Amino acid sequence: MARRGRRPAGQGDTRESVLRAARELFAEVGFDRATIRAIAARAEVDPALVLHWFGTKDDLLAAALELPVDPSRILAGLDAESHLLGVEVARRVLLTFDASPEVRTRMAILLRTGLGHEHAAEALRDLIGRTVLTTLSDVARPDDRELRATLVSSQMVGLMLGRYVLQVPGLADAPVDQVVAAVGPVLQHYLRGDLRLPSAGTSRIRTAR
Amino acid sequence: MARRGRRPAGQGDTRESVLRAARELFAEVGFDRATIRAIAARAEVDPALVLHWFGTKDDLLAAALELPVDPSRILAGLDAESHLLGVEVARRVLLTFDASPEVRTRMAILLRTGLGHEHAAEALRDLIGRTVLTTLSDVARPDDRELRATLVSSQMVGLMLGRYVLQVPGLADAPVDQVVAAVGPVLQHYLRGDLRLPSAGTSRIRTAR
DNA sequence: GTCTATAGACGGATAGAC
DNA sequence: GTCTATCCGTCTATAGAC
Repeated sequence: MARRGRRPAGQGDTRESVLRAARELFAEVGFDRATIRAIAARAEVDPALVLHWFGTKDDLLAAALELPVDPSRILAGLDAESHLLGVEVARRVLLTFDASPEVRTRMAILLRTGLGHEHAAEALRDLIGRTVLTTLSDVARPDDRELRATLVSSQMVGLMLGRYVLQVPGLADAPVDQVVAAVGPVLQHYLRGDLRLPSAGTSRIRTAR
Repeated sequence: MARRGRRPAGQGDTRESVLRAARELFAEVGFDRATIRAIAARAEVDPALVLHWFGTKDDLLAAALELPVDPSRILAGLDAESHLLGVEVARRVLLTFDASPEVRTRMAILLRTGLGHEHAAEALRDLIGRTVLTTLSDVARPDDRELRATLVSSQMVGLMLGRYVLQVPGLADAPVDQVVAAVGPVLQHYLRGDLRLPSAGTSRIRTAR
């Protein structure tokens, strides 16, 4: 039988389409405004089925929050001694996000719901804190390791927010290479540089020998 | 002391307490979850009075969104040529936030509601984009001025988010001097540095001559 | 000015037919 | 597995008594 708008019985991929629709709406409007009815409508299924499969709306959010990529995979095999370490980190992260709408959506969910829903705030705090700390502790300088990792996170999250979620002009439309070139030395500073304030002398980033 | 530009309706005392309660709740739980009933309860007034004075909930948000400080005032009189320009910007902003719970609350409102409510998203985009661009255009290098300003914004917003809203361990509890010392050179780089990627050579921040 | 009462809409969740 | 019907709670907002 030809399928029309509705899904034939016995199809197994209905659950996936609900999950996809939920992720889109959570990313677009946040948790509260993404109603189960709206999610069902976008997935073209009956509203009752959403809860039938996922239990509660909170459970649905938990399922939608799973990261599509493992941060430690993105940042694997870095050379801690390279003076281009920061550039490499910036390059990998930005290329990952620029290349994948799926990754951007998941990040948007994290930011949008993590600031309005305590259930997801923990996941966001984890990403900024523990997760990145873990993945970067191999390459960060041993002193002030926690501060270094959270500074890197703060810069990258701020960048995601402006470039991908809010889409601020000037940041969202800049070529990825330009952003990498600007942010890379900053991450290098946070990861390996001297974080103490110079009492006198210059305090600028050297980008060329 | 309690001077205000004008006085809409209602007794000044009670209206102010409603506005204060609204700001606290918007900052804590975002727009949707900050119900008028809850705001009224915190202000210890009748729920009906909230709408009686502010019209609609959206109007209440608009009133709560007003910035407590003028960004251009914080950043007035900077020396564009100083090699400590970035440090000075970081210092002023961080001291302003660290010193005033009121400022932190207002920023939290902006972040929490700006990501879930399109009405406030514009204000947030403005802050990251136009406002900061305006206040920093006097001291930023003329080339790539828009990118430079938005990079500064992205770093500072990411910092606010981690330090004041999410309160990520390691970033929220670091002494303000340490954060200023770490972030200052980064802002210097964004404002005045060479944003091009070095093909070869070092790319680190010099913090001492 | 202040509060009671309630309208009117919408949300999550459930029971049960098919 | 899928869908209809609906309960029940909560929300914003309004009307009107005191």
